[in-house]
Amino acid sequence: MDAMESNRFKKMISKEGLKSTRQRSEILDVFLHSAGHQNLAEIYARVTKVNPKIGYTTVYRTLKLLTRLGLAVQRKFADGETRYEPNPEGTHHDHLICLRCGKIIEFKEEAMESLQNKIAKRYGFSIFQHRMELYGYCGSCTSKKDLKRSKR
Amino acid sequence: MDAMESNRFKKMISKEGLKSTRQRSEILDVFLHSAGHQNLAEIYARVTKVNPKIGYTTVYRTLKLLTRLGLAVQRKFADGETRYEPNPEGTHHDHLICLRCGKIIEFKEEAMESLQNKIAKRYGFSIFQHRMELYGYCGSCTSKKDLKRSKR
DNA sequence: CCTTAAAATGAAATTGAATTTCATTTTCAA
DNA sequence: TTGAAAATGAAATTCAATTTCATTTTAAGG
Ligand SMILES: [Mn+2]
Ligand SMILES: [Mn+2]
Ligand SMILES: [Zn+2]
Ligand SMILES: [Zn+2]
Repeated sequence: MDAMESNRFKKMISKEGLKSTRQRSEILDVFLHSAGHQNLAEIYARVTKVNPKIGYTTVYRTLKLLTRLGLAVQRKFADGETRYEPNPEGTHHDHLICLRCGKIIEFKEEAMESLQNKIAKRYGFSIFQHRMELYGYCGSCTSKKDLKRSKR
Repeated sequence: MDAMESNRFKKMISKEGLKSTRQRSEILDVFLHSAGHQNLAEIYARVTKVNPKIGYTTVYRTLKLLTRLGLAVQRKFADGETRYEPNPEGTHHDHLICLRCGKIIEFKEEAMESLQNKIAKRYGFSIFQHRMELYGYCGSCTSKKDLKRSKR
């Protein structure tokens, strides 16, 4: 699942007249092998373990580049942090986010997408993208919350 | 529609041991009479016309207070700007946002809400809030875009 | 294998919105 | 009227995001 993305990257790179560098491939490699939804500091920390010489600025610029090329998606959930996640071609998903433990669950619901299109049509909009995030407590945090209350 | 909110504010204020001040009521008044989705600088500019002595910090703190009390909602759409809008009790709506002219349309779709609950239930989540924003071109921007293309 | 122009890198500086600090003023309950 | 708590406003601080700039690296052409 990595080779495919690396090829995608190489193609985009040459198409745009950019250059292949050791830093870029190291950053891409780390990024693709990490769990999604990480912020720059976290990605930088992981990159640094592979190559301590890489600058924070380069990681910043590379993630921005990956986002522009469609290989990464930038997410800003309600906590205001900027996170990144890999974006395999032709995929899309939305998120369920636990406000207690931070757990993030990804889901894909076709009915949701078609309902969105229906709404957009009603108002004459042509939709290119959307944001759909559900915030609450995950299953285990819901039980814990109940426990706390029952103690009173 | 203002008197109701002003009363709500006064009740909350006394309930929390806070104090009524001229600044707060002026800011609330301006806020409730403006179109929604304004950023702090815009709200501050309007407040300043009513009372040029009010400080930016006080406007900042008051909007934060209104948000905490549930009289305002803070919104951060994809452009990253922080905006505020009045939040009449017991209401809720989602947004359609034009990426060309910035137009914002509000909508309320019961089917969307129940679908969200269905998804949450599937994953064992208890949902308190959500974010649902649709981005694209509004009707008139879609036509303009078509015009541009047809000229080529 | 050279040359060299364009692109990339990394440390440091800058930016700007959000937030905090602190001296002063205002509110309001007693 | 008085005093403690809260609010105000100007200025300072914070901090992630972004830019600057001197230096290094890439890659295409010769
Ligand atoms: Mn995700
Ligand atoms: Mn709205
Ligand atoms: Zn949880
Ligand atoms: Zn438009």
